[in-house]
Amino acid sequence: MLGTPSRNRQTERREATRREIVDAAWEVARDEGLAQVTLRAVAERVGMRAPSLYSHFASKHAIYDAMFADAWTECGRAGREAEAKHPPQSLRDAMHLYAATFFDFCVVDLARFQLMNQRTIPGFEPSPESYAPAVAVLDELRDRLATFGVTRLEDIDLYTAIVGGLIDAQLANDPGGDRWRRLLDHAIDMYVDSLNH
Amino acid sequence: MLGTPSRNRQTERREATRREIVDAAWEVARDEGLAQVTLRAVAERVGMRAPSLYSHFASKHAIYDAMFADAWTECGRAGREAEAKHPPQSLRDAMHLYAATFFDFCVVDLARFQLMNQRTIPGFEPSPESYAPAVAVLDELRDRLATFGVTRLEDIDLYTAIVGGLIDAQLANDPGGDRWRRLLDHAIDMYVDSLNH
DNA sequence: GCATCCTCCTAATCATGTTAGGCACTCCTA
DNA sequence: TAGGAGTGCCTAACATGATTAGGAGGATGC
Repeated sequence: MLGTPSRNRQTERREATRREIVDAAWEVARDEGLAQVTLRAVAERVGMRAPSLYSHFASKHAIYDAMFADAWTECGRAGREAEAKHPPQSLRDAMHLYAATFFDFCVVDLARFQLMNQRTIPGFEPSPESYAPAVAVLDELRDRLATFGVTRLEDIDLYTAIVGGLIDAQLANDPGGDRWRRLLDHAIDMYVDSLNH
Repeated sequence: MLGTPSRNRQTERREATRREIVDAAWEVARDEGLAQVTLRAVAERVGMRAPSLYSHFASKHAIYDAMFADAWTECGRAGREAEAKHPPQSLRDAMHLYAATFFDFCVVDLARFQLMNQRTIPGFEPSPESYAPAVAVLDELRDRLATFGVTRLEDIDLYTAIVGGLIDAQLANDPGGDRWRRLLDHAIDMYVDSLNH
């Protein structure tokens, strides 16, 4: 029967093991790159053999899926932390804050960024459930910008595309540097100016 | 000895076979996606067995390498064709022209775009020789924009980052559609305005 | 005509994701 | 408290992909 203490203990353990596996996958990704995230490598870190992971995940992509959800959940948290620390007082403030926070969040961990951009992993498509945190982040952003009067979908699309473009350029052309990071503030100012006609 | 007719005939045949292989790889990429570009699949299209490809390329990545060079060479050609057809009369013209040309060039073939963005293929790094056409395209762009007075490196960096961001967003969020394509002209106008202070 | 080289082949190896099947331990219940 | 169900891990094996080893056959050059 569901809801009994032992049942809870069991699902708790099960959940803990899943977390352990996903955390191990994150370690491998950060230490050796996303390409090195192999079932054997992950299993070894948790003291298992590769096939045993199938007791917890239906496939390797299911692990990616959990990582994808992790990344966007963390991203949302980073955004909320940033706005708690420096509550934006104007649209310009807000646009700088969210752009810079997202930029730094992405650039600090290439593997995580690659995961968040599902396109970079051939054949991987996040499940609707795992996609939810990503949608939530975007919804939150829309909500915040709406309080400053920006509600048009295209305005937000262009905003995110610009920030994404700078992140991409940074990682592709100057990883570890800050060449495009230095352009970010200028780009945002330009964009906010254009919104004010 | 080098330079004899027979030697030329030999290297010609050799070159032709290399081309055939790379073309076959392009076919597979376009028809079935980059992930399906396997040595067996490529070899089958040229009537060979997979190991035989090693007589012409040192590795699968070497084939990617040739494709990478192809893509950027074509990209440069597309740019020159576009400017021949509609010679830009102003900075604004030019920025619209190159952005739209590049955007359309990328969006029309996802596999090609993934190749041009080497980051999307785990472990693949283009060789300096294959990188040359990519550098040439950027040099050409710099040269053209310079004739309209834009010479600051950061200005061109931001320009390419914005265009790249829109392409990325288009392919990631609305493949086959034109949602971000419609934002492109507006983005470029905004950017040119910002250059004119 | 004979030696050489070049291209392609088959067979085999290695890495990876995945499936099959079995053993042991836990936990519930009679 | 003994047995039975279910769970979680294991080993063995398989499929597919890149790659290497080694050899056969034909074109090329003397």
